[in-house]
Amino acid sequence: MDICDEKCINEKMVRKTAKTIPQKEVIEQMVDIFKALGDPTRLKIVLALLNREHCVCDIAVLCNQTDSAISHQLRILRTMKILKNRREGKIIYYSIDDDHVISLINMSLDHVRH
Amino acid sequence: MDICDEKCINEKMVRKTAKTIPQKEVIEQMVDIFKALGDPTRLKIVLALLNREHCVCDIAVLCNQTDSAISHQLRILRTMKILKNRREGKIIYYSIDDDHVISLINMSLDHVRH
DNA sequence: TTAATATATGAACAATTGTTCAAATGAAGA
DNA sequence: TCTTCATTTGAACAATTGTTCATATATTAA
Repeated sequence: MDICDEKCINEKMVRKTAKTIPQKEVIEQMVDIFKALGDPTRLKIVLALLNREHCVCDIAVLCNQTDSAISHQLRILRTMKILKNRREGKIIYYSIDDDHVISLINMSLDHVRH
Repeated sequence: MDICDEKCINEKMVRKTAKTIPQKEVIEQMVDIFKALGDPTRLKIVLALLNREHCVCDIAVLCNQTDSAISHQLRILRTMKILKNRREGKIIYYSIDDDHVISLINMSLDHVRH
């Protein structure tokens, strides 16, 4: 870290705080989770699946979006291991695969509802 | 909601789940929080301020960014009432203004660290 | 095999977003 | 007052992102 003494920087405090900040990879993983839930379509998908598993085209109806748009978002959530899926013939059912995400959502619901 | 019977849609389940999904404004507010934390610079700012308050230019050093870039992000976090600030002469100190956000961050930390 | 249906994929487009740069505040000291 | 310094702001730019559309899989039934 490049600390220039001619500025207003409080070097001691910066060093102390710097030690408490998680490392890059950890921050990136946290960012990825928040990013995944930080889109109205994806959040709505996860909120819907809190109730029960659903097939792609039901999720599309619930989100007022095309099957294709939903499929793209489902892939993102699946890649992040937030959702899992199972096939039953032609139909693929998606459901939540991560309990931490449920806690995050409930906590943010609390926040919004004061 | 426009439900077409000629498709694979399971109308009953869709209706049931639809009732459990929070209303638009609530979803938007939840999205805003997740979006705010879903950026590496902003998350790092909040992580730094978990330790103690800091001035703008200390935060800039901690995040390896220009004062200007940090100031833009601080404004977003302040507008969202995630951060507050206080002035001491020329220097402005920022700190966390929302305990829910702390819980969200700790929960996502738990998640990343299994 | 062929047709029908559910889902997935790739490319293209529009919209949003984060950073940079230059310039503007606002406070303290000379 | 004028200067200095910490922070803020606005515009411009590049990068990222979500949706659309057309097409491709994959499964089932005929």
